[in-house]
Amino acid sequence: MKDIEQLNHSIIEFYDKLSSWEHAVVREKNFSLAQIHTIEVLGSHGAMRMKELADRLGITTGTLTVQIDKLVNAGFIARRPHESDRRSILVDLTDSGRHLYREHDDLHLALTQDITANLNKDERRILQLCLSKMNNEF
Amino acid sequence: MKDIEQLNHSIIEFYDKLSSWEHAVVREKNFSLAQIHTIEVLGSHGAMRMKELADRLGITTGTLTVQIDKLVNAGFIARRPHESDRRSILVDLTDSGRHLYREHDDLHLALTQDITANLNKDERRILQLCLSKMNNEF
DNA sequence: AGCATATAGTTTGATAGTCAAAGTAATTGT
DNA sequence: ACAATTACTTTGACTATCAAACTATATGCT
Repeated sequence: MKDIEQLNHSIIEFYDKLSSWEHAVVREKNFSLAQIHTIEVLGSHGAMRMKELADRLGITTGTLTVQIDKLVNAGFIARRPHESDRRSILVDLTDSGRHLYREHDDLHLALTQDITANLNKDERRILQLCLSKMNNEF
Repeated sequence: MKDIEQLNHSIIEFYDKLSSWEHAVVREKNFSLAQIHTIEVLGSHGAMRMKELADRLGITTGTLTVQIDKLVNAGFIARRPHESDRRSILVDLTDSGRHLYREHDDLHLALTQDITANLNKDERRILQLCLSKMNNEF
């Protein structure tokens, strides 16, 4: 098999395994993937408009409105008016939402520590470099 | 920021970007993520029982039954009896399903080529090594 | 052998996620 | 000033999903 094909399938396998892990973690806590993903985006980026959030999540604003309603009811997210554009609404994490974000991010960190435990310093450095380069190419 | 945290967030970003890419590719062809994922698993692994496939996909067999019904109707998958266990059913790709699998896999390959274009030979080698090691640790 | 238990798959009923399209309100551009 | 655009919400239809009940087969125990 060509190197590039092997790399391709390793990437797909890595993606699948991450996906299964996330799925299991999320279901165990009785959240949905969509909900946690929303929390993750807001937690890492900060408050943003509905439209921007919908674009980042890859869903329509119609779908997002419903999702945000639920997360607002659950106390994780708050809506507030946009300062300069009265059509827009900013959504942001509440304290409770931020707590949930940190909790979830810690799980990710623990996973990252586990799966990179067998990499030496150089390998870890190059891996970081490769990921940065690849993330820039999307 | 600690190295491990940076690595963690780069992995999450990579995962998110792959996820968006897959989502866009799949919707463009009017399939669902679930359907293509099923095709991918069968394509890379070969025929398997419903239970095993459901486990790999992270869904219940009830959900899978419905999915497979649709894919059988669409001509991508065929059911056949298990040789030694009459409770079991083997699902496998048809020729049309294999064609779809290769087509999708080629898209993945093209993406992999794109995002690794800026990596030199050594970086690519170490990336492959890291992915293999990480995939083994899940 | 015979029966209880476990396993594989399907069906059903309920719920959540999704989109497209229509509707409301505010902004922008000419 | 007003037409076109943009941001968000609502609505209706559809799909994915699970849990639980159900059928058929296999396995294990006495």
